[in-house]
Amino acid sequence: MIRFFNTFSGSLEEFRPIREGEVRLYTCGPTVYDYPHIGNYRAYIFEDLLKRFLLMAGFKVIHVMNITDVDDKTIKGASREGVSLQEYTARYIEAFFEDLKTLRIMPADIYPRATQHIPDMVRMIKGLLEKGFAYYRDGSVYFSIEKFPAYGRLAKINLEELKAGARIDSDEYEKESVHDFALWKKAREGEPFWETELGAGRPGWHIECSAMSTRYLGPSLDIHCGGIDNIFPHHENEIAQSEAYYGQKFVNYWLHCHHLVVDGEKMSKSRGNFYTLRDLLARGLDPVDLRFFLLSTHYRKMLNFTFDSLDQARASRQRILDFVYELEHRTFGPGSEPEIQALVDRVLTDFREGLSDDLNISAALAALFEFIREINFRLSRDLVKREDAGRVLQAVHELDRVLAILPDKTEEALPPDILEKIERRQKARKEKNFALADAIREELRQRGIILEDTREGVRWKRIK
RNA sequence: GGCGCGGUACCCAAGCGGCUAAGGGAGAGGUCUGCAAAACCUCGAUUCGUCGGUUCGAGUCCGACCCGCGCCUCCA
Repeated sequence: MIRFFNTFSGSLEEFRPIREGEVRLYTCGPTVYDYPHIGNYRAYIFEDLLKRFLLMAGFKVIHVMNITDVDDKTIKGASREGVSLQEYTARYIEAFFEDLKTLRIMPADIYPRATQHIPDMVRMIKGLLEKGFAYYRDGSVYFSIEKFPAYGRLAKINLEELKAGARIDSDEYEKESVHDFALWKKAREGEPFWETELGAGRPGWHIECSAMSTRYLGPSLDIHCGGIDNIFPHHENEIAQSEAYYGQKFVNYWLHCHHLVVDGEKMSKSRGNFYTLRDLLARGLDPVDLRFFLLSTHYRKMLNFTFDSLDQARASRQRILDFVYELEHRTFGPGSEPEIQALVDRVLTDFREGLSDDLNISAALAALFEFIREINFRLSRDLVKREDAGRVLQAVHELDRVLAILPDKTEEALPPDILEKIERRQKARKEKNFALADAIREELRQRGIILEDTREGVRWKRIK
C-alpha cells in the first residue's frame, strides 16, 4: 500500500489514482526571472523522487510542470535590462533545463508556458465572471473569495481571522476585499499586455497554474506538488479558481515539501547564504552529490544545508559507489549462493516499502546500506559467486532508477600519457623500485589523480 | 497576535505504544598492503529537550514548560 501525507486533510492517506495505473501529476515550476537556488531544486528533486517512485511502482505518470514567464518579477527584470520579456526569460528557461539535466531530474512530459496559454486563462476568467465568482474593478478582474466558502481549507486559514489580521494593502490595484486576488491585471504603461475579450492586460499568477494544469490533465488531478510556501495563497487560490470554474474536486493529493535553509537560516541574498546550483558547481562540487544530499532527507522535514552536511552526504554516497565498483571489478568464482538471492529480494522489498510509506527515504536507504554491509561481509570471506554478483549489481541498478546517483557509464577515460605512467609505476613496483613508483604516484596526485593499490590492481580516482 | 515544524549518540537521521532504539558520516580497533591511500570488517545511545500525567508497558499518547526555526507579503 502506498501512503502519502495529504496537506489538504493533514494526514496520511492511502494513494489511489483516479484512473487505475495512471497518475496525473502537476508540479509548480519556476518563475524564470533569475537562476534558481538550491532550495528550488530541493522541491524539484523531491518531485523527481516522487515521480521515479511512482514509475518504479508501475504507474504511468503524466507530469506537467509550468513555466511562469510573465509576472511582476520577469516584467521588472526585462524592463531593468531594457530587453523584451521573451528575451529576458529565455536565458533563465535555458538555464533551468540545463540544471535539471545536471541534477538528473527527469523531464516532465509538458512544460507549458504562461505566455503561450493566455487564451486558456481568458476562457477561465470569463467563466468565473459569468458564474459570479469574479468581478471587474477599474479594468482588472478579481476573484471574490467571499463567493467561495471553502476558501482557506487547504491552508487552514479562516476568513474572519484573515480579515482581522488584514493591514493596509500596498497593492496598487483596487479591489473589494483585501484578500481578493487578481485574475487579470489591466495593462499598464510600459508593461507587456495582451489584447483579449477581457480587455488589454495580463494574467495574475494564480490563474496561470489553474489554466495550464487543467488544460493538460483535466479538471481533476491526482497529485499537485510544491513547496510549503505555495500553500498559501497560491494553492489555496488555485483550488478556488479551478473548483469554482469546473464545479468539481481539483486535486486529490496535495504534497508539499519543506524548505531548505542554509546554516540554520532562511536563504537570502542579504545574509550571504544564497546559493544557486551554478555557485556550487563553480566550487567544484559534484552535482550528483548535491542531488543525493537533497534527496536523502525526508521531504516534509526542514533541511539544513551546510558544506559539512554536504560532505557527509558525499561520503555516504561514496560508500554506495565503492560497493558497485568492487562488484564490477572483482573476479568471482562460478556458481551462486542461495543466501544472496534472499538478501537481494529483501533489499528490493524493503526499499520499496520504505518509499511507499510517504517517501520515507531514510528507511529506503537504510535497507540499501544494510544490504551493502551484508554483501560486503560475504565479499570479505569470498562467499559471493559470479551469478550472485550479477544479481546484486542488478538490484542496485534497479534501486538507482529512483535514486539516480550511480556514475555515468560514459565516465571520461584517462589520457594515454597518464595511462602509460600508471603502467610504468606498476612495473616499477614489481621491480621493487619504490622510489620511482612513489614519485609517479605523487606526480599524478599533483595532476588530480589518486592511485590506490588494491588486490585487484590499481584503481584511480579524480579529486575534485 | 494567528497557524505550523523541529529538539533521538560528536554530526546528520529513522523509529511514533511492547523484540537487544534503524541507517549514514566522523572516531577507535582490526584485515589487506613495500609504504601510503582507499576499501572492507568490528565497536560506539540502560537512553530519546525538561518536568509532571495516562498505561501492565512511552522517544512513541496527554499537559505544562524550555530551546531552535518557518509561514501569515512575491517566494520551492
